[in-house]
Amino acid sequence: MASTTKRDGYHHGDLRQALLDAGMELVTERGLEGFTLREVARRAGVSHAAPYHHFEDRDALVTALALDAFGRFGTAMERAGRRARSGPVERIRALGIAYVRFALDEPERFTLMFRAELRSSEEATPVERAGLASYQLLIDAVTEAQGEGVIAVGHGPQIVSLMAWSTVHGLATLLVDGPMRRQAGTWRAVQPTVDAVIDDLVEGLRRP
Amino acid sequence: MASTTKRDGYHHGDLRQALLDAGMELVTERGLEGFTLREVARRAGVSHAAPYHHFEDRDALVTALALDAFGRFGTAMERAGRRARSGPVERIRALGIAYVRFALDEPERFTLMFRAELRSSEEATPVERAGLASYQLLIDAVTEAQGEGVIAVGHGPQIVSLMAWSTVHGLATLLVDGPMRRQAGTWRAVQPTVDAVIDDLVEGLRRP
DNA sequence: TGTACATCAGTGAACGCGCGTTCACTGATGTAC
DNA sequence: TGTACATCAGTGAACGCGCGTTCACTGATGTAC
Repeated sequence: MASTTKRDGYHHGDLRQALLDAGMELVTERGLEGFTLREVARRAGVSHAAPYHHFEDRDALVTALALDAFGRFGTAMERAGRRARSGPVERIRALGIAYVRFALDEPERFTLMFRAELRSSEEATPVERAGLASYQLLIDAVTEAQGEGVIAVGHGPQIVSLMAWSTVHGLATLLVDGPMRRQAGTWRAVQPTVDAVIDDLVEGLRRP
Repeated sequence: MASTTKRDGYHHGDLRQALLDAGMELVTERGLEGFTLREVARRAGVSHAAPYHHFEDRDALVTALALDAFGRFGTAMERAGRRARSGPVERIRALGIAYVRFALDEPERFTLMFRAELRSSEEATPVERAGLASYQLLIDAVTEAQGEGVIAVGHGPQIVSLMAWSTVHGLATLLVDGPMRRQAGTWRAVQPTVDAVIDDLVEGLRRP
């Protein structure tokens, strides 16, 4: 049965997916502050107690949403990395652009991914591990580029990767969530700016 | 009368400041989600209705906290800019380090500054204007450096400034709020890393 | 220096609200025979 | 093919809770004379 069919009677069909959809919509509109289980249920057209048959509690639903977001993000990054065929430096560029693009295309998912509330302070959660997996793609590209001698090796791959990650993460954050929010809007509107910034980043890394 | 003296009777002395202190403490511990006016009043040792004599409502207190944070941030940035005496490139470096340092020294204030909830989507709020004033320091330094020909001029000062801002903002965000949170901790612990990343940034900008 | 009085800055009871969660229930579905 | 029954996935009432905000109040303070 398709995930978004209307309910056909007493039973819903695929309430779990409907709750995830409604939850994402609610996070988009109101942020995590305005996220309530009852409102999610309302939007899914179901009583407020029904979600408990699919998620243990409110936190479990939020965590499921974050994991879903990381899944999509990881897919986007892998695809970008695979498409770049002209060497590790271009792969770094492609990963950076894909990072910012994902943030602009799916601002609510991007924001959700980095909410500190989703991570315990003690140990790495599944949500956290999902994020670090994508980072490894960048580290690999940097390591390869330094091995080939095409980017500076003044600092090790850890530092250079962190610097590149900082730049794209900062750019994405400023555009989506931060002070540039109003100027930003869609990916199409800011693509030239993003290209230029990442160009500066990549040129700065390149060995003279 | 000092701002933090214990109350001497029926009247508090400086409840407004005490509420700001308690509010900051509460934001630190629980984030903006867990921020309630009643808890702030409780921590200030005052009835839950008392804050209404000093702040119109909950939002007004949160906004006051954000403005206070931006004030301290702006002061730190100006001081860093003034201290750097060996030309615009070193000023860029100093501003970057001060940016990340502020975030690590005052993580709760830093986080608060960039919460989207504090900004209307329509017009620039006072909170927003406070943030952009500090950005101008960076743009000035980049413009001056490009004028002297000591950093690349491939892209205009807007792009180069945005790139530099993105890097320091991203680094600060990742260290304070993001996936590197657990490794980070205090400024002392990460200073070498921050220095190295900003060094890579500045060297990348430098004209070959 | 005293006194009357306005004003300021607190108090505590009360309001309505929506929340997360629990519970006994019931209708729909699937399976064994 | 029909029937009994277990199980699944909903419902709706109810719980206790803390919230933001309002209100009439009152104690403390400052000022005019």
